[in-house]
This record gives sequence, structure tokens and C-alpha cells, in this order.
Amino acid sequence: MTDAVIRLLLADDHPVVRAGLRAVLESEPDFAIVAEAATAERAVELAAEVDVDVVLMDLQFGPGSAMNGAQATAAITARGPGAPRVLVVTTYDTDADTLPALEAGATGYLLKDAPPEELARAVRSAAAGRTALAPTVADRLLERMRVPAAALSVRETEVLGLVADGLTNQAISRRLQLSLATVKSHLVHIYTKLGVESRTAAVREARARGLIRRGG
Amino acid sequence: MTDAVIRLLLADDHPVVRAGLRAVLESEPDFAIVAEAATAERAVELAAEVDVDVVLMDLQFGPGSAMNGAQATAAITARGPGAPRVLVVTTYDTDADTLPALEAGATGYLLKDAPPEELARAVRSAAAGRTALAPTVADRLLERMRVPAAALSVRETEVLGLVADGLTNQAISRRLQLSLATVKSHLVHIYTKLGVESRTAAVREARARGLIRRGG
DNA sequence: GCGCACGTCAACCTTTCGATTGATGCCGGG
DNA sequence: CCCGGCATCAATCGAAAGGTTGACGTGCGC
Repeated sequence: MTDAVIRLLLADDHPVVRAGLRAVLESEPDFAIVAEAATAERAVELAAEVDVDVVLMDLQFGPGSAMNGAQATAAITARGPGAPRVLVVTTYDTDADTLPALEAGATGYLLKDAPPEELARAVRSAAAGRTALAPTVADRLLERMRVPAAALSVRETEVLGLVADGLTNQAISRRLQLSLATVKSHLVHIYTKLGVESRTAAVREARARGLIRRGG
Repeated sequence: MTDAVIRLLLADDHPVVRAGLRAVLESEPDFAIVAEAATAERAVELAAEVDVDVVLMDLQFGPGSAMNGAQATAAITARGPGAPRVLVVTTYDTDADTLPALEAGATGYLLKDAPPEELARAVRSAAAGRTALAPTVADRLLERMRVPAAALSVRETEVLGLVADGLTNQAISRRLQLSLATVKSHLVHIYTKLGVESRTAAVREARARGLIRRGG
């Protein structure tokens, strides 16, 4: 796959963003955009049908979509070796976004404010199997390793995200297929790690630290 | 200004999005992109210096920017007649985003998931001084006029703000020199007005509607 | 192999929250 | 003047949340 041409699949629900990625990447002679997907499901299909080296994957796919970019990433990389590499290109760099994506097997994580050269460099890295992370994402990961106490686990971040959406512990347990006891257990750990003692305070603290996204 | 060519200024901090807008709009023969801005401040400058008919304005300009899109919109439209029209093109359609932008004098409000044809149509509408709103935004505005009950009193907003800061009812009562009963009474009214049934859900809803400040 | 973090769950208990009902006083518009 | 919205407070009760303790299996690193 390290031939002359790198075959790309663009997965983003915004036509404008797809056009922008296409415009930026098509100017590179060794890139070829072979397919576009406006939904996560379609991206998974195309990644299986078409011969693709790197998938440029957005994480958010609008309220009308059941699957998000992280799930699509997992579905694509689950096919093991030979599967295309997934390079996440999105707007947010909170732990709530980056951790699930990287855990799903993304080879890289870039922000949409990245300049075109950086984007092209990341695509070539991903095609070669090398990881390409945005500086802020890399910083955040290193900080996690340096101070592991202040970092929430993926599961904890997931629970806290639902808390921030206003769900009760009961609702969270149903949504995540957990027992109520487990949800409370996660919350106790979250409170300890964040140094707070209530759900609303935890949401506020997590928002301030960039652990969860600020928007709804 | 209703001549043959509509002169456009693109204001967005994402190079990819600017490239996408350029790619989509340049294919229209009567559009001419005369300038691009990566910051809100630069957009205001350019809108004053360059002869522009319509500004395509993003609302979010990254954490490094002091001015947001709504403020830039206000600065541009403040120059009265002869000033370029501002067409907001952004990702979010919550009240917290749309209301300030429209109040700042935006002629239109589109979402980035809009198809290219709709985008071109909105640009022509804006150039002619006609308002162009995304369907979801228009729905939201109509709903707001139909049900004006969703306005919180000053005191209720104050209480909800402290709830959003993670304070307990006890702490709020002390902070505001109230009895615990009064705080709970306010919260009941807030829940009724917002159509929710828990403090975290109320915070989320208020944030989405722009009733309380988004930042911590 | 062992320790450790993580995720999972249970039982018990205390505190807080939310729902209900009801009351008082103030103020402004019809 | 009276009604309604707002702000204030009280009492009560059930539900939810939070604290504590303890437990089990898994996976990872030393």
C-alpha cells in the first residue's frame, strides 16, 4: 500500500467540508479520492467495498444518524490487517471525543483547523501506518500519562457525558446496559478524581477541563 | 449591488471549510470570492476595506480568538446601509447561537450541512437583502414566538446559574440568603418552564437555549 | 505469579432532591 | 380594586442520589 497513489475515502456529513477536504487533498499528486460518504454507515460499507488506503472520518454525523464516527471507526478497523487506516478529522479535542476514537482503532486524530500541509502529512503518516495526532491531542494524552489520577477512564467519561445530558442514574444504567450499582460506582470514582461531590459539580469541572464537550 | 457579480468574503478559522466554501461557491458564475479571513477581527477589517456584498461568517473562531462571529457580525452591520450583508454559516442551531447572531444583524443563518444549492440560494437572497434561514432555525424562532412562557425570571436565572456551577440547594440558599424552601420553589418553577425534571437536565436545557452563559 | 487498575455488581444507609400543598406579601395592569 | 405573576417560606413524603463496604473477573505490567 506504500505505492505511488494513496486512495482516500472522505466520510463527513457536511457537503462543504467534503468539498474542502477534496479541494485541499486533490492538489497532492499522490492522493486519489475514490469515494465519499455522508453517513457513518455508508462509510463502513464503502470501506469494505472499495479499495481504500485511508479513511478521513468525522465523528459527528448529525442527529439523524444512529452510528457515530467512533463506532464506524471500530467497524472498519475490526477487519484487522488489510483494513484501511482511519484518520479522524473533527472539530473537537476533548477526551470525550478523542479517547473513544483512538480506542476504536483510529490511526490519527486531526482537528479541522489544521493547515492543509499538516493534513497532507497526516494522511501520508496514516497510509504508512504511523500515528498522526494533533498537538493538543498529543499534549492531552501525555498529560494523562503524567498525572493518571486526574484522568477519567473511557467508561467514566461515557457515564459523565450522559450525566451532562441530564440523564438520571437509572436512565444511564438502561442506556449503557449496566446495573444501577455500576453507574453509581463509576460516579463515585469520577467524583474522587475530579475532587467534587455532586453530579452537577462534576459536569462543571469536566467541562472546564475539556473532558467532555461543551455543546449539547 | 444587484449587478452581475456578487462579491463574497469568507470568514472561518478552518482552512478546510474555507476551501470547501470556495469550491462550492466558485462554480457559480455570478459569485466572486474577493477575500478570506481566518479570524473574526480580520473579517471586520476586510469587510471595511474591501468592496464586499456578502460575508459568509462562522460563529466559532477557536479558543485563541477574543471576538466571536456574532460580535464580528454586529461590528460589520453597525455601519448601517451600504455595509455588506452577513450570512452566518455554522454548525450549531441552538438558541444560544442563533439568537445573538440574528440580533447582531445577520441577514441569514445556514447550517454547514446544507447542500451547495441551498447555500448558493441563500447567498443570492442575502445579496438582495432578503433573509435566508435554515429550516430548523426558522422552526425554532416560530416556536419561540408561539410559546413565550420559556422565559425565566431574573431570580430564577440566578438560581439556575448557581445550579450550573455545581452548588447544592443548601449552598444556593446560603449564597443568596434564602431559605432552602425558596430555592426548591424556584427550581420547581424552572423545571416547569423548561419542561424538565432534574437539575442537570435543566442546566443542559438552559445552556442549549442560551439562558445561561456557556462558559465555566 | 502477583499486584493493580478497571469494570462490573450488591446491600445498606444517609442525605439531598423533587413533588405537592399551602401560605404570605409585593407590585403592576386591566 | 382585584387579579396574576413574582418572591418568599413551611411541612411533608417518596424518589433519587450519594457514601460505604465488599466482592468478582479480566487484563496488564513487573
